[in-house]
Amino acid sequence: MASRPKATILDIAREAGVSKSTVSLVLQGSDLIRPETALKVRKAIEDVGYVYNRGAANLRKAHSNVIGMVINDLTNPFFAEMAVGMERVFQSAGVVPFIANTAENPVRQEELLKSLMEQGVAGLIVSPARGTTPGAFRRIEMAGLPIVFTMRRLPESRIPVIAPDNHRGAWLATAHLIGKGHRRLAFFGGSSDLVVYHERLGGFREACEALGIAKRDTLVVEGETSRKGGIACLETALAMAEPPTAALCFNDAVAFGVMLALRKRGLEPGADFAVVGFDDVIEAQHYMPALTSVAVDSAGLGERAAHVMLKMIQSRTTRAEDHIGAVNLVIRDSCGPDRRAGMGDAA
Amino acid sequence: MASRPKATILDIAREAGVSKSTVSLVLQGSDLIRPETALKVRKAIEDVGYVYNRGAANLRKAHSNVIGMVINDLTNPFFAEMAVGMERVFQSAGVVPFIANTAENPVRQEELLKSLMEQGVAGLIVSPARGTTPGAFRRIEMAGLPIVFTMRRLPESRIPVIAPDNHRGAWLATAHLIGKGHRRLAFFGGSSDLVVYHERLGGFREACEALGIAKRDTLVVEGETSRKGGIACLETALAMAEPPTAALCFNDAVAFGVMLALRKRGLEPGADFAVVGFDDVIEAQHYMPALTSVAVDSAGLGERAAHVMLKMIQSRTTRAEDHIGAVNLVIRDSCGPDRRAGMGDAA
DNA sequence: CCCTATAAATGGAACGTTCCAATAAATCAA
DNA sequence: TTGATTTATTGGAACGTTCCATTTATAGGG
Repeated sequence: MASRPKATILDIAREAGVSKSTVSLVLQGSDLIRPETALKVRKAIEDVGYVYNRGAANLRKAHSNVIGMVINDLTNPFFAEMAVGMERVFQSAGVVPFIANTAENPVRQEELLKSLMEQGVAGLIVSPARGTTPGAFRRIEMAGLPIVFTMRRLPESRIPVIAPDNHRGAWLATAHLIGKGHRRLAFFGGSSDLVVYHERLGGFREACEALGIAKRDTLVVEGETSRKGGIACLETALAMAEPPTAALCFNDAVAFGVMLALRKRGLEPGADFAVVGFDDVIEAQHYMPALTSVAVDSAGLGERAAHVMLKMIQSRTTRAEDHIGAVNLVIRDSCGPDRRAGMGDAA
Repeated sequence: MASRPKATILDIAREAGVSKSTVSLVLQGSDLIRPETALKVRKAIEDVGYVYNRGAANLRKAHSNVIGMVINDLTNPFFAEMAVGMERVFQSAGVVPFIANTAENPVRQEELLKSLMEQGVAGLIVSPARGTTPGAFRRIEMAGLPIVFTMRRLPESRIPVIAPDNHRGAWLATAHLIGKGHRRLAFFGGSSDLVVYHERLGGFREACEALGIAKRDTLVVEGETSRKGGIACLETALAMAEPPTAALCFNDAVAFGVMLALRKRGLEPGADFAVVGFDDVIEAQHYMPALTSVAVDSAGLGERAAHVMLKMIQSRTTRAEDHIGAVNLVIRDSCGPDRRAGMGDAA
């Protein structure tokens, strides 16, 4: 049970009465080896409890079969789903994805990226932590390692990005609210250090402008991208002189918080105040009332990112095109018409 | 931008005008090197864009600084939280945890374990996939690699386990329901191929027996451990001649499903039918009504598992004690008294 | 029986580190 | 001055693979 010296291909060779080269070939499934010999070797491998040493192999072979995925928040089911989508693709390509979680901490992110590189990964898929500095990926680019960003984009960077069409999603959601007769709209949650925030807010603003909502009838409240943040946003909004009657939320978590806060005040989400979420996580459909949300197909984006990465590795390039995923407004029960205005059109 | 040959310590040595040994010592932060020399070397390292090759190093150094965590379902926030707890501990110990997701697939699990071992991890923390065969970890044990299980236990295995006190949790929850006056109780969800299932069901049964509930007044419905499973369980139960008035659910997801299904039938969870969950995921407190659930402190268990692992690595042993984590019944709004029986005691 | 072609197996150098033993330089006690 | 001690640096073997260039065995053609 003690840690006996590990078996190597030399031990196998001795056991099987062949040379180490032969063992190596068997391990690689070469057809240069006579089947009976291969069998003998495989038996020896089993007998000595051999564990392949990929580190030693990579010393000669240049590139490994593992890619690293660095995720900013694993407890957000949205990212977890994306990770699962990627795994599906990588698995069938014989690539092993190792996941690491930065918990939105750029320092931690730096450490993990370093570690992954030292480990000799073949590529990196990263959903950058909030507050990542633009230079954080210079070393990786210098090393010529394939890398793609998912979900989030960095201000000035040539690294390919796989992300949903945030602008359009926000536009659609906002138009939906306006179509329901709402005239005073809010955008809740998120903070301006995220590019995603500007994309979604931009869609919101453009839709308002295009559909005749004056800027002074819109309200933007920054806040944490969590239930707690949503609660805070709603409190702020309802404290205003002329509060909004509907809100587009930065993401579903914020929307859940808003609905919770409404209930706590005796208001019914949907009927008394319309709310739209973003991301369409699984829970959205199970809430009471079910949440209208912008579906971004996180698993699909994960798959896409994985495919792009495989292509990059295969073609030994470090460049790839951005991919902006289609979004889809899923209408449920959280957006009634504006009650105060004389009945808007009921869709 | 093309993949130039990677820089090695020899390149650094040449650049800095020292020997490779000196560079190696600098990399390890040895105090045998004159500070000025170290500075010179560090500059060279920066200049050539050097990336440390841990695979090569491990060839001599025996043990690495990475440990693998193999999780059965990353999209379950419960496991994600546990993973995050572990990460906290490992980070401060300078150990890098790589996470891999089996998605409850034993074959996938086997592949991942193999890969992790080949990568030369220092230890393994595993939450086994459903249907894992007892022999799946023989190779790992043979290799003398430290391994601990979390949350789930395998039928006959000497591998240390870090898990919540499922039996007691179920007992407490059941006693709570009985205390509320319920006399016909159900256990919903889960399947008997999981040891956890037997532990929780066992607690349920013992509490019933100890507190005077006849076996024929209890109902056990197996089912998926998901919302969907919960919905199905409730349908089955309400179709019976004398349906139960309360249920302990295998986990929170099942409980959510049960509440959903109750609503769909026009019944109010808590008032018309009492339901208790298990795990106490974050959403439990945000549901309507807030779910009474057995809190298992997943992050804490994760931390504990990480500590045990560190200890094992440090003391070069492959043995450790099991750790059964305390549980805590969190009473919220999903369990009113039995209405049909003449008012039980109101807690 | 020799020559060539094919199949099967092998030895050895190389990969990028670590670490031991050895060297070189500087300091000190006598 | 000499030898001993300390400080700073270095060469070289070793780690477990891969893969090229060889060798050995087997078969086929004349």
